[in-house]
Amino acid sequence: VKAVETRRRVTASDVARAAGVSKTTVSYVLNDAPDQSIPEQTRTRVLEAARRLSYSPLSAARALRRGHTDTVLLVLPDWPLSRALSLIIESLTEELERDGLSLVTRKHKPSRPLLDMVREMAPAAVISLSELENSEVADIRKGGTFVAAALLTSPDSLLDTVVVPQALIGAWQVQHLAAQGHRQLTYVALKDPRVSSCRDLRLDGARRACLDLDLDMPTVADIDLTLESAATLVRKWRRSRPRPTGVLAYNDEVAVAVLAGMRSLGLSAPGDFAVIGVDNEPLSQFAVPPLTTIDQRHGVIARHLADIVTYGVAGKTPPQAPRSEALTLIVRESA
Amino acid sequence: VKAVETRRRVTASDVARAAGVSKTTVSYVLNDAPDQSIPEQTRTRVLEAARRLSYSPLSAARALRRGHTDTVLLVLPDWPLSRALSLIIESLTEELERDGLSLVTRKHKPSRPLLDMVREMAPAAVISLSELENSEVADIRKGGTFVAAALLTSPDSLLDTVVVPQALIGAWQVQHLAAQGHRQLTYVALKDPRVSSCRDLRLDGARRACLDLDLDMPTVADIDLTLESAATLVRKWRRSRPRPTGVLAYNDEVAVAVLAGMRSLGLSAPGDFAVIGVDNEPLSQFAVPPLTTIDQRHGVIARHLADIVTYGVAGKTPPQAPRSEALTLIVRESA
DNA sequence: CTGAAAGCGCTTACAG
DNA sequence: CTGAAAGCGCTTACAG
Repeated sequence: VKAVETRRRVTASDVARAAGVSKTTVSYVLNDAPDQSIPEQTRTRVLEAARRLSYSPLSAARALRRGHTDTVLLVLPDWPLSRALSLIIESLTEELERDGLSLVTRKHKPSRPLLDMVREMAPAAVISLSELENSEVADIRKGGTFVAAALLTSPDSLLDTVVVPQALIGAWQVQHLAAQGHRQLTYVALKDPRVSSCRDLRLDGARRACLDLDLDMPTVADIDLTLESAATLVRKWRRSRPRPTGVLAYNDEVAVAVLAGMRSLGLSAPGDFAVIGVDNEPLSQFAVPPLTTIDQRHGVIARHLADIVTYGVAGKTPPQAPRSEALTLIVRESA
Repeated sequence: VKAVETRRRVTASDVARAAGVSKTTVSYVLNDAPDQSIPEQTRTRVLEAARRLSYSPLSAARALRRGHTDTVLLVLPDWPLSRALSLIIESLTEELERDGLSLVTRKHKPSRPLLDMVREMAPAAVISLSELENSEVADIRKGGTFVAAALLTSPDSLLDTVVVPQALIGAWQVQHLAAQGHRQLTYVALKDPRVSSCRDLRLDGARRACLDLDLDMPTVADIDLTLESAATLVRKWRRSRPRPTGVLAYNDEVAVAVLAGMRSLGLSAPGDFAVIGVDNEPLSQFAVPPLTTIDQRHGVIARHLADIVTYGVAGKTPPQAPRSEALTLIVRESA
């Protein structure tokens, strides 16, 4: 067995020695220190030496000195991530990397207080998709860490940065169905209690849109993701008076389950009931009939979330949320 | 505007003072230092003081001292993540957290050498889903960092830890179709060149299974994720001699596109062509007909990946990969 | 069993 | 314009 020989790290001192300057100067050059005028020649010498030695500053050391890391902690609710959220996280990771920040995700569990995690990790910022107690937010801020909330925030929260206007999703769904002439709508969500807060925001937006458009309030029902559950609900709609003609689905999964339930009863969209989903799952285009849905543009959302963080960390006010730009209506055949 | 007052951190010194011992003892107690016998009373005093002060050790300081962080760097190929991979990452994050490790993901881009990232971050381990040069692996190991590869590794790699046997997926697909009496098979993948290495591994497994079962080699075709592209291929199958009766789809998206293509030509599964997918996407159960597919059990896979890391970091040999346990055949109607 | 001290690799006031 | 020095908060060999 050959022992693995580990080489000593290249440090700023090595670069300094190679460039014939002090560590101080190396740091100034490498960090583009403002208020510091370095002659071009010195700067070049340092950069050249750093390149030659393949120097990478150790982030742990920098963090210890600065008091915080270059990490952004994303706190997630403790349930399986929707596809849409996975995509947002994926994009956000890339956007933050572009800003020199690393994303770390954690599910919010009662067993591990958020504040402890923050103290241990010393992140540059915290973004929470989970409800946070105002006192929790205050404690984190007291430690000097920037905190933002996203996607699902309650109105009385200390935080004012909602990124994806969930209510807008519900409103868009209603507007599209209304434009197709539907005046009796029904909302279908999942029985899963873990998505209820998100459901409530979307439903709220739908209700307000109905009010604006002078439609009756939508009826509401929750289903499981099974053919039987969906078929049972569809059967109920057929008997109800007034009979709904437009179906607002919580997401594409629900929408496709409803389409399957309709099919099992010999019904089809949009003739019997028009159905609109949310998420634009890849498979939705192949649903029978192809699903009309609302796409959450994860690139736009992630970029905005990254902006909130970078501005927030710098103590500046983040740019206004791009509201409708975050959504796209995808019209196919189901509505 | 009220200025935000930031409180000084609670450090090990504070705990030491409160407990009436030295920092050394605090560290010994909190880290359960082996070879160190601390009387129960001292231990209790320290633990109590730490709890009372809500002390959380700063990971940056610990990392600087130890020479590496508690971070695991997961290197991803630079293309959109499949749903299956997102789920694996989600589970892996939780499994590693249980072991006191933090997962950070990075897409492998030529612009940023992996070695630089490793030097800067000083992770406890690197897991790569991207092809790594042997020299790159050697350089990283020279720095004392444990490296493992997963999912897609080439046979001549320095790394020997393949976690999800992609070839097995292809083999299972063939075995299921063969058991249904299909003897002429065809493989359908995506035109997208970014998935070709994964495709090749699965296809390879399918071919070997055909050999074992004494079937003809499957024909191979790539499609785009559009109805037209799928329909064109289905039309071609109808004319070809020998005519395939079983379709091995690269994943559920391809499978559902094929089903849609068939439907557009008045054909249906499994009567005209039996179709089997991979991934068990949530919407696959509502495909027409419901899709038979292979589920990659992300929990099992993630746990094994986490084991590889924890054993590897400790310098021990990781347990054998749970091969077939990582897969489940989901039989529905399409095959 | 316990503690004083060194040192991990940075950044940044401060002095020149 | 540049550098010597302090110090961020830990862990751990070493001495008692």
